Amino acid sequence: MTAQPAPARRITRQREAVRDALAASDEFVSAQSLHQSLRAEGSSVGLATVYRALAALAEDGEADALQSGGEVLYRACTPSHHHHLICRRCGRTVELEAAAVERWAGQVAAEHGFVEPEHVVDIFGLCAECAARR
Amino acid sequence: MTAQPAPARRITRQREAVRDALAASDEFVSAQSLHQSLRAEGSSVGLATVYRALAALAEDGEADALQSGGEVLYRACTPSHHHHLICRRCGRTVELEAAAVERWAGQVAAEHGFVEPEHVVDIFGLCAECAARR
DNA sequence: GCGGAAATTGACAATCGTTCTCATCCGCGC
DNA sequence: GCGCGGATGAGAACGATTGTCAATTTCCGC
Ligand SMILES: [Zn+2]
Ligand SMILES: [Zn+2]
Ligand SMILES: [Zn+2]
Ligand SMILES: [Zn+2]
Repeated sequence: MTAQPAPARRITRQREAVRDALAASDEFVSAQSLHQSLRAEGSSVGLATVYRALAALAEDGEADALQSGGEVLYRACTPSHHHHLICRRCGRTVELEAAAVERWAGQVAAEHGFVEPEHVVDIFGLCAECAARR
Repeated sequence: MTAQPAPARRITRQREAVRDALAASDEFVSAQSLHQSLRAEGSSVGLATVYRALAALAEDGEADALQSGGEVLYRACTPSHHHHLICRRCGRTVELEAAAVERWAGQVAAEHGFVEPEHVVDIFGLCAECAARR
């Protein structure tokens, strides 16, 4: 097995700023918008750094990532595996656990001889509030 | 309601070429690669046109689209609603039907007061053949 | 078969999100 | 405090996708 030389992650003002900004938002946000939020409140962090920090957080399991509308969105999430129910209007997000779906995914993959299965399961809709405001 | 003037779709050599090229492939392909395939076999079609044709096919339900690795992939698919099991190495694809998952998605959305639910459900893995070739 | 309105095409420019480059900076173990 | 190697940031580079617009083609009615 290729024993990764362990990247060795450091603690820096920028990374902390990104982590905090992400934690402060309850919705999925893009690297771009998060970068602007940081700017807005004086915390100066380079755009490239925001991208790197978010990628690192996602890699470390501290954030979930999903692509929607051509861009990648991030959200600080529960460490355990789960899925999302997202309001396509306001971004409100509900974390979902569904053992049945996990089982189904693994089983279907196995039935067709596929190994190392991963899956993408997300539900988009309009939350009650946004639906009422129509 | 803004009564869409109904776009009125026309039949052209280019659109047919794209439709055929897509049908000829059993895997998910990108607009770019499909454009090159067409070029390779003499059928000259502009890149922008390939993008437009694929978008139209997807809109008309004649093709399924999914984003993976920063690009959008298309595949000629069964008209009825279904999901996919995809080999992340060779692209081999299996169409999946899962009434249980459909039910789960709708139910979960309703439980949280979400309306007009849509969902993304895809499973990626390594097909038996690609797994053996490791 | 013709004429003409409307849809379509294609070469190219323009966007857009994201990644790369590289000189400088700085966290951290000693 | 010293030094190594990861981290940062400004801007260039990139690759996918979309917009522009004049020229072309389809299709409908006559
Ligand atoms: Zn909402
Ligand atoms: Zn899952
Ligand atoms: Zn395969
Ligand atoms: Zn479904």
